[in-house]
Amino acid sequence: MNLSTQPYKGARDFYPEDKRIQKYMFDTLRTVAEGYGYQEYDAPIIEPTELYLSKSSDEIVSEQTYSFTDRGDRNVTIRPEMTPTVSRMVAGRRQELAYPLRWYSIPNVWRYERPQAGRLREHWQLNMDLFGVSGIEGDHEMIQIADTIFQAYGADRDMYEIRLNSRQLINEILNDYVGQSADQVLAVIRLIDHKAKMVHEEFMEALEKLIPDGRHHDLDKLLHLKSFEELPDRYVHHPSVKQLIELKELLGENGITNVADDLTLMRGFDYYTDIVFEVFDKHPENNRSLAGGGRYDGLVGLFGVEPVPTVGFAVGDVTLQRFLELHELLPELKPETDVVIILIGDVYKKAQPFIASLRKKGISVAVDPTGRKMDTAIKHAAKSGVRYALFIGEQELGSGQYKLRDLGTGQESDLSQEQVVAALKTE
RNA sequence: GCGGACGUAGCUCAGUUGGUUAGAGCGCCGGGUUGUGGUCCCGGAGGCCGUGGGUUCAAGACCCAUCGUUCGCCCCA
Repeated sequence: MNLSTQPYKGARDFYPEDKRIQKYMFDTLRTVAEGYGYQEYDAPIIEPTELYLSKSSDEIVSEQTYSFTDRGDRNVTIRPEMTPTVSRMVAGRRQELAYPLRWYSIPNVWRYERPQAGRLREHWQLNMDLFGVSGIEGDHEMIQIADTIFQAYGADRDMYEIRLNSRQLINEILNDYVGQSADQVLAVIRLIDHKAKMVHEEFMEALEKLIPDGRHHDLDKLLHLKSFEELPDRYVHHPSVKQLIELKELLGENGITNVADDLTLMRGFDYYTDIVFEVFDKHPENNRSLAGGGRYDGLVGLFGVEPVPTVGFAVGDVTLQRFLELHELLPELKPETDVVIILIGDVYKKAQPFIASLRKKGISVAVDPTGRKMDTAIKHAAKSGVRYALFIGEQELGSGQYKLRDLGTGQESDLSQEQVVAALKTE
């Protein structure tokens, strides 16, 4: 049996051409995050298991984590998400941090699930969190940032949609319809969460079982409303509805009008306390959420410190890359290397000063020291994706005139050392 | 964890109702003479047909198991 060369199930190897894409995506994320005044942090990939208990989502913790006992008999878990970690960190310095606190990170997280299109076991996600802003301005900033990210990649707003809802609003509605039983409410939430994936009749049947007196038709009608403004009087004055309406006005000021009110938007994590949102890809082949988040005012307080109002969201790299590919937004990315030196004859030693001088000027230079046939050397240089090849032989070292070849076009020019530097620097 | 599809050369795949030495294209290596690739021509290497068992005179083809890939469900980025 040969050793397998495949990466672990649901995880990816990043060969240089893949890593280039990741770097491009992350660079853009960092630029946007820092443009809004966010500072980067990081943390260990392993946390004590109890950090996740009764915080994120029961199913994730019980069935979708990589959990094990370490050699010191501690129960630990590879992080399935970053929010509990960042809350832990903020709580740890609750008194000494300056608020509003703006932090971001691009961690990898692991979930033990069956891989599928746009969904793997290991993925990276940008996590943006704003601590210490309780007003709608916080929610507004989050969504504005999410929108800026997609704009930064060159996306049009008709490629994606921002969906809004409020946990408090939906809880209020469900309490009216379902009653106070938390289990019942949870069951209905789950059902609503899956509404889009069900046949309508099937949904109504299931809903009828959970809601007495035929009121399931009324509830279904409510859920179908196109905008929060159309809600019945008893809900339209709910504080969260007022906030949602204000939020949409603020987003309108930013030109963000691809916003959809969606009472069926639930989101899986239990810690959300009010407004939640999701960025959804409208491309039919990537019918998934690209980013998601919301307000979670209770998490930091769980660590025994004074609570901090918090909003946050995450963008996943797998689904983001799929978005960029499907909408043809990924630029052609080349290796960082500027030039490959092809040595002609036994000049490795003599060429050293010139090669060193190129590097000193900030040019990225790879030398082919194999002494193989020139055409083979050229072929490999071209295959590596580097744009230029520079030939150095006795002739060149003698005359001080070098041939620089553009491996894309095949064009070659005779240049002095200074001209070589100038040509490579402009790239 | 549940369901569907698929595992033949590095890659994409073809292999007739089971029948002898398993094929193509691309890629790779070498050559078409001495310091120039991507075109063309010639040659070559490379497969225990995912793995294990079973049926059969005979299995890459059929059956079972297992592992892997993939799509969907659950959950979520």
